Amino acid sequence: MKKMDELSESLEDYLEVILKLEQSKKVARAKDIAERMVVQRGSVTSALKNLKEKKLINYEPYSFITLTPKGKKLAKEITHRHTVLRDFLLMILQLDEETAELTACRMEHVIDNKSLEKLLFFFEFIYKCPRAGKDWVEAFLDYCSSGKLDPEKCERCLDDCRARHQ
Amino acid sequence: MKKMDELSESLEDYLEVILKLEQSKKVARAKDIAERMVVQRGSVTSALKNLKEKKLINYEPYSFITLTPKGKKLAKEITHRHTVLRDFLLMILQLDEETAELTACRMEHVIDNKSLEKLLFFFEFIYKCPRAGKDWVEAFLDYCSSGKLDPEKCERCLDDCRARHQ
DNA sequence: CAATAAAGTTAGATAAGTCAAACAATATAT
DNA sequence: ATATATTGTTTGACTTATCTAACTTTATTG
Repeated sequence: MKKMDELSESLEDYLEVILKLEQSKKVARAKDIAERMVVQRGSVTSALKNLKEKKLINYEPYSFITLTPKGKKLAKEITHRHTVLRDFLLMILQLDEETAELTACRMEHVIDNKSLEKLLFFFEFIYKCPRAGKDWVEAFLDYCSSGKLDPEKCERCLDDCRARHQ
Repeated sequence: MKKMDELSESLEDYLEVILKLEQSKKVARAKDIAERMVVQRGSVTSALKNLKEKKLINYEPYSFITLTPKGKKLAKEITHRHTVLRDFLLMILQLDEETAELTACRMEHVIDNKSLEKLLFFFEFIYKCPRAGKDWVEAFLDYCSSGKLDPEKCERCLDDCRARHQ
């Protein structure tokens, strides 16, 4: 059975934006949604009708917009996917803020739960495992710029690591 | 200036499939494309016209289909994105084959070059860095099942690691 | 080599999401 | 409280990608 409650990428974006606006201004207004989504106001109206039909938002023409419990749950899930992805891109791969943000924005719609869970575990693991950790992440950045490992540096790095965890 | 040569996800998929068919059968036939894309034959014809217009394939009605140099280059880039993503999901995050494959299929259309490069570097780094390596990747799997690190195991792991690199 | 099957094409319909522009409702500001 | 500006809605058009079904071309085969 195919999941009837699957949202399009576009609707996922709308939900996410509505959650953000709710959090920063209590309610979301169509104009602000349009601005953040970079679409025309008319497109927002269509999307709102659609989301209302799916029972994800409370909405009547000319009214303010709030998320239903179901909508809020979904919006938070999407935001969570976004956050995990952005954090990984930013803090592990050490991409610049803008790239991390934009890439997370696109990936959040296509990553599945299994992969997301593993990615989150991996993120945690890197910061908890004594063989990895902050300095290891820094060493990766080094590798990125030079494209190779310096055996001597590696020796020192290993010793430091061992020493730190005695 | 917006890039005119940006392909839709759908057309990227067609290109990828055509490359695969070319490699396994010299030329691609519309019927095989339809099968692999899981679309009707009529949809393939539209896509082929579109790709021909963009000078990515050699195609005349009722003829076989081959990639132009430009098309082949693009198809290989897409395949490369796919491969890097799948390898990371499979070998680092250690997802099952099917999930890795399907997730890579979706992500390949949204990852940008910067992120891809970093991900590839990261993959390399993990296998080259003495503090990471195969056993470290295995340790991650361990962490995934238990959700935490065992300090004693960590001690041994660290010692083994140091010993191995003397 | 004619009949049939298979593969490819066309045409018309549908769906999602957008835009522009006309229009309607609501706010604001004197 | 009324003119004006702002915000929200409607409408019709457009784009991309798909489907179905009728049709045409090419291949197969007896």
